[in-house]
Parts: sequence; structure tokens; C-alpha cells
Amino acid sequence: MRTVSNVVNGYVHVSAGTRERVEQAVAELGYRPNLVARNLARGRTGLVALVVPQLEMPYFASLAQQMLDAAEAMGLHLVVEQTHGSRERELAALEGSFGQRIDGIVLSPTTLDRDDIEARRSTLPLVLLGDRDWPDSVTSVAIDRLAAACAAVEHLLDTGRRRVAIVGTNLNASNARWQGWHDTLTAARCPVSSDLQFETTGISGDDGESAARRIVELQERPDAVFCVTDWIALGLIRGLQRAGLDVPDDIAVVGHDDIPYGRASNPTLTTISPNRAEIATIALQAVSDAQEGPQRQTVGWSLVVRESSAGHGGVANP
Amino acid sequence: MRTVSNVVNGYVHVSAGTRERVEQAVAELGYRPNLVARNLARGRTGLVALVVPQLEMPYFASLAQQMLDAAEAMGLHLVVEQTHGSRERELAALEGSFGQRIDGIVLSPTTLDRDDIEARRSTLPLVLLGDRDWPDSVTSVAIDRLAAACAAVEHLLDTGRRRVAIVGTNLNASNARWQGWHDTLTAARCPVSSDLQFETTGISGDDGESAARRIVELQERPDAVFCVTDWIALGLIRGLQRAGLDVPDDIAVVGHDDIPYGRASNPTLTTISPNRAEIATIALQAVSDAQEGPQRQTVGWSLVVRESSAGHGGVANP
DNA sequence: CTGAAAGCGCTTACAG
DNA sequence: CTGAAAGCGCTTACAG
Repeated sequence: MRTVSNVVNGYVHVSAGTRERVEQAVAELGYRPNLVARNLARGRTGLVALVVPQLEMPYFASLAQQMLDAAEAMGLHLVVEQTHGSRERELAALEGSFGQRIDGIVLSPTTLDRDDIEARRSTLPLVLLGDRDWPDSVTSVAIDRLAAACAAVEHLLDTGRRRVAIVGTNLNASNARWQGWHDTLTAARCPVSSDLQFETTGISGDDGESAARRIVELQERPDAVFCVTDWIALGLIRGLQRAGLDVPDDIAVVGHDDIPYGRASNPTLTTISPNRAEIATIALQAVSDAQEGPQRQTVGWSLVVRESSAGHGGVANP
Repeated sequence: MRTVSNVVNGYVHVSAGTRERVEQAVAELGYRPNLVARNLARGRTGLVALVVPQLEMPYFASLAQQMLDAAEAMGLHLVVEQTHGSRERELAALEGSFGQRIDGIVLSPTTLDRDDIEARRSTLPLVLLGDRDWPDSVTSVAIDRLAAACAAVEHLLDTGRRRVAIVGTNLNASNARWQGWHDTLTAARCPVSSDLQFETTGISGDDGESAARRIVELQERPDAVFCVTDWIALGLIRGLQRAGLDVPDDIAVVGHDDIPYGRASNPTLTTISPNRAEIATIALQAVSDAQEGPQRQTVGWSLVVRESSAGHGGVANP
């Protein structure tokens, strides 16, 4: 028993002869270890839960793709769950309500706040992704959102724009994207008045399109727009084009997330591209060695200049 | 032991008093059953592998979303794997090389052929998705591809088009989309000549865009195009617009798959929409009760008429 | 280097 | 209706 186990698990101290006999038997019998039994004995499963709002949202599809690639490279498998933005499901995921069959959780919450995180009881390793600042008691991984937003707006100023609007949800000081927009424009003595701020109800294309309708009606229009997501940006562009405006000639547009559609849209979309491969690797590593203790991890990003901001292609990498 | 197990598993024959005492102890101790141990004892895991080429491809992201929703409704969990179109990985998935920890496999192959399927050794329940005809020895689920292609082309004829091109891979009689295109046009006495067939190397937007360049140069252009995927269609539209052509006024375009971006593109995209929710439910049911034996399952689809074919909106459902 | 044995935490005939 | 026990198929101290 012991010896077979040693051979199967690649343990070194087995005589060559014995190893060979075991391997031959394994081959003849077509033996494959029962991983459930192994998991029970070892107390680990090699399974990590990836919990996202919806896979159909391109950002999360891309993220999941990177996570799966990173997991494969690390010998892990991912059980994927969707919350559909439901608070109950996010709380359930937080507590690891899949039973003990997973080793850890990578969660991208949309409704949870700091209090929810701090009230957590489960000790299952947890990594938080996403757009907010989380308590120090938990491991999280994100880009430097403020710096990225500043770079996006600075790029618009660099192309000669002065009236830069912002479109998205949660447009206040708690939002790093809003803060970056505000600070950069203020430093450049450009307006940040309320008629340049277009609060939306969601982050989808429809929200962008309805923002476009509001913008088109303005007597003094912005000459550039920073959108908090690519989906908003693509909807906005569509709305502007419907109204007969040209992007970027009349209004330049910059998005955020670098979803695949932005590379194929017309015009192609200038955007902030988070390093998703890095997010994936770091998140899974953090879940795997949870004894390291909680830490706030920062990953890279880049500004990808495409047609929607009048760029002639090229990438600015900070 | 037995009684606790009965209570936890909701078995009926437990006296009310005993049940209450057990439940109280469960609550006090915060007991949660170890699912790995349960799996070992029961011989099932409640885990199904979903194997797709890439999650970043919108069709598969949407499919995965539906699969996850269906799995949740059935009390199953999905371990998602990507093949990236690699033949080795598809073969590995076919043999269930995740160990015995899954109850079945839903696989969407891109490179496997009938012989590969028939040479399969593993007896793990398997369901095949996708575009080809599979042997009767295996369970598969798909739409009636020929009927769907015919409906797409008929729709173009209905809007007054006569020169209907086809763009995609594998344009021959083994391809139901090509067959539907060919048969429908022939029956309507419309041309199916080779200058209306644009074979591409892949099914992505770039392939559509390069097809557009070829089409634009023609002296006698088609007045409509049937694309075998939405991604090709969106790239094609982009290429046509670049060349100064209008869609649908100059050329109508119909795609296939109903990816989310086709609802937000400019123009919005007419397409064949497979009933993905049905695909998901049927696939998981087939995996769950594999004793039913292999069967070829057919699911519904609809032609969604949008702007790219000059429709004024609306859905035609066969 | 290898055998015999206990243990991982459940489920489920088997008695009663 | 409920207890005592075997078994699911591994891993891993413990001897030797």
C-alpha cells in the first residue's frame, strides 16, 4: 500500500525494481487514483471557487479565462459560480457555502461592503477582486485605480481636449475613477462642473447609450468622455453616432477594462487595460498560501490608445 | 451516527423529538457535513466538467453562463476547463483526465472527429456540444443547423436580396450552414457561384474584416452576406463600413450565434439564436442520467431580425 | 526502503 | 425509528 502510494505520488525513496513492478501493474490494471479518497485523506481538494457576477459580462469572461489558465499552470481546478449581483449569493460565497470541498475562494463582489467582509465567520482562504477598497483583514488584488483614471484623463488632455465629461455609477469621492478624473482636470484648470458628470444606473451599454442622449441635447457639449467601463463607452459611442456625431472628431471617448469587443468596435476603443493574467496568478497564489496572512496586492495596468481618442494606435505603459 | 445522517439528509423516518435534538446540536456546534467524505461514501461528487475552447469567446461565455445557471438549479457544480482548441486537451477531456472526482463531462470540441469519439475508452458520462454530427454512440445536443441556415438565407431573400454570399470556414457539403445556404438559394434560382463563397481561416472578427476587403474589390458585389458566426459578421460589417459601404442599405448581413454584442453593435446584428438555456438544461440532464443511453438531442432556435438586415426589429420564431 | 494499520468523515445495509 | 459496524480508497506516522 505504502509503496504503491509512494510510486504513484513520485516519492523518491523507492528502489528501481520495485518502482518498475508497481508501474507495470498500474499500466496493466489501468489504475488511476481515486481523487476523492485522496482529497479526504489529505484534507485538500485542489479545487478553488471563482465567484463572479455573470460570465456573459465580457470583463468577467476575460477574467475567468485568465483564472483558468493560471489555475491549470498551478495544478488547480476552478469551480465557477455566478451571483448575478445578488447580495445573498455573495454572502453565501463569502462563507464558503459550497461545503468543504474547496480550498479557497476568489470572489468578485458587487454588493458587499466593508462591514460584510469584516463580519465574515468562515476561515476558508478568501481573495477579493474588484473596484473597491477592502479592509486590511482580507487579501485583495486590484490595479492602482486612481493612477489609471488619472492616466486616462491626462491622455485626453494630451490630445487637446478641455471639456472632459465622466459617465458611470457612483460618481463621488469614494470612487477612485471619479477622483482621478476630478484631480487631473482640476490640476489642469479644466472644468469639473456637474454638467460634465453623467451618473448612470448601471454599467452596461444601455446606460452609455442613454448618457449619449443626454449629452447630445446639451448646448455646450463636452469634447471628451471618460467612461468607467468599456460597456458604457461602447453604448455611448453608439448613441453619439446615432445622433450624427463623430467619434473621436466631435467627442473623444476612453473606456476602462479592455474587453475584447473594444478591439473590434468601430471606432476601436481607447481603454485602461488591467493586467488580468497578473491578477489571476496573484489571486490564486494568495488563495493557495493563505498562511501568509491578508495583504493588499497591486497589479499592473496600461493605457491602450486606439481610435476612439484619435490616437494612431500604440500603447502607453506606465 | 445513522440518525444524525438521516436528519442531515432530510430522511423522513425520524421522530420529531430526536430530529429537534439533532438539529439543535447541529446549530450549536456549527456542524457542516464534509462533502468530500460524503462524496467518497456515495461515489458521486455533484461536480460536472464543462470543457470549452475559450471563455473569452462570447458564444462560450454565454453558454457557460447558461450552464452554470442550469447546474445551480439542478444542485450541480461545474468545473470549467479550457482547451484553447488544442487537440491533446480535447482528447484528455474526452477520457475524463480530471481523475474520478467528476460525475460527467460536457465537451465542446473543435478538433475532434468521429473517429476520436468512437475510440473513446472512458465510460464517464459524456455529452457533446457543437457544430458537427457526432456518432450515435454518444449523446449530443445541438440545434437543427440545416433548418436554421435555411431560415437565415430565406430571410435575406424575403427582404429582396438575390446575390447572397456566405463567409466562413469549411464551406462544403459537410457543413450544414453551407448546405442550407446552397439549397435555399438553388431552390430560389439564385446564384451559388464560387465568387459568392468566402472561405476564412478562422471564425473571428479579423476573418470577417479580411473577407470584407475581398468583397469590396469585386466588380459585381453581393447584396447580402450570411456569416457562419456573429464574430465574423461583426468584423465584416466593420470592414464594409470602413470601405464606405452601408449596412444594410448596400449589403445586408446575417450572423449566427446571437452573442451579446450583436445587440449593441451599430447596426445591431440579425442572427440565429440557439436556445442556450435549453442546451444547458438538456446537456446536464443527459450527463446526470447517463443510464438512458446515448441519444441525439435537438433544441430550439430562432431567427432574431435586427438592423443589419434592414429589419425593423422583431423576432421570427419557427 | 517497505508492510501492516489507523484514520480522513461520511453513508448504508444489518439488526433490533 | 435508531445503534453499532463496515466500507468508500486513499495517505501517512509507525515499526522494522
